Amino acid sequence: MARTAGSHSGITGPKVRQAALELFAKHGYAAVSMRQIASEVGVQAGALYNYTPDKQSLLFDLMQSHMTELMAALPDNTADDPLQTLEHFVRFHISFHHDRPEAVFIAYMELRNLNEQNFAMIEEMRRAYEDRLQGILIAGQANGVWDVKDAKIATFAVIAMLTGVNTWFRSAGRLSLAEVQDQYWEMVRKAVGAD
Amino acid sequence: MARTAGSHSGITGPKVRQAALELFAKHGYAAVSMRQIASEVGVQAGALYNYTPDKQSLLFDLMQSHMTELMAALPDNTADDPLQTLEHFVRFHISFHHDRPEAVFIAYMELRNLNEQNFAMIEEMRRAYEDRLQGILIAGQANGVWDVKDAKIATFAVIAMLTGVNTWFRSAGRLSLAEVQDQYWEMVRKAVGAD
DNA sequence: CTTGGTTCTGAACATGTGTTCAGATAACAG
DNA sequence: CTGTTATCTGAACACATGTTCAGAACCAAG
Repeated sequence: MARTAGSHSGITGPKVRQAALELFAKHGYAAVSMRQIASEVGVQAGALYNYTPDKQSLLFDLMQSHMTELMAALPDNTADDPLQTLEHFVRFHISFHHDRPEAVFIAYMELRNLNEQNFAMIEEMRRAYEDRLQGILIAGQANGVWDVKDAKIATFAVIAMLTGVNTWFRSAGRLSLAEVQDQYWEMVRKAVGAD
Repeated sequence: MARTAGSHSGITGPKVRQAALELFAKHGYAAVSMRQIASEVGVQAGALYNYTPDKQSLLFDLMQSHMTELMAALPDNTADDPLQTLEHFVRFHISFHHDRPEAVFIAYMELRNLNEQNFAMIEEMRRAYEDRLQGILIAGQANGVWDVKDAKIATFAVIAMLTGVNTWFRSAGRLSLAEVQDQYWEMVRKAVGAD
């Protein structure tokens, strides 16, 4: 029968994804060749095509996995207190993105390298994520917990602000991640006008 | 003597920069070839080398021009009222970036395609810009106009928030740029804790 | 018209690109 | 051991890459 236990695909497959993740994040999708990825894995370029139909799919898979994980990890907006729900969102966003800087970087920088179909799918997932925050902001507005003039704008503003943490925060720096979370939460809370 | 009036360089030169700006912004530096730029200009690839020593310099020149313009256009922090100075900064940042989306996009996305030297120079200019905002935040803190726990974090947060406008704002949309400026200013003012 | 400088073409160079595939290699099942 | 299948190599394909450069084309000055 078929060979199963000695198969390398369970090892090489993830290695390919990991190498692509790191190289795409560091140099950009267009600047990375299949041969560079293969070299990082320790294999010839042709072998990569056992794990991806083409380079474009490799990029798309990385992005899709990231967005799927993001949605799965995002807690439901079940807390009855909007203020607490918003706080959870802020802290979640910061820590989730902090844990996977390469995937975040790729998801934001390589959108233009997706073909039309793939772009639409990723964009849809991003919209769904933003909608979750927007829903929180609308709920708190309805309950009079805070005062946001335009939920859509506030959504963009908060997400941009939070995602920006990844561009400068380093664990070895002056502040701990918890301190950063505290300060961003304070700024968001004030920005939406919650006491 | 030399030919002067009939020279094309005064026309072709800017066209090269403009074509590079648009193409780099749309597809990314690594994904754009010198032949594509030349084709956009209406010239053969070899002719580009009358206007740039190489592709890398073309990218660097675009970024450097952008950052120089940014610093030159930024008003001095001369107003004695920190609140008003901050408001000017917020409105300035939004409108300046709105006017040149391609250059902004390139300045943020193509940093990793600069060589070490060029990267250091652009990074230095970016730091100088951020320092201006940080100076405002520190001044207002000293005067008791607002309450920011950490000026550096607040600087990053505000800049990320403001720059984010470019990712979603369209002139043809629901809101005017002035309305967007108003709302962002309100959010920033609240976020720093100014009444 | 001749002269001299500017600007551009068109071809060439060496190397790199994504992708395919026949055949080698390895590892397990019986 | 043999047979079967998964995995990988190494070469090849057709084409794209940044850059160089001899010579053509052009245009103004004298």
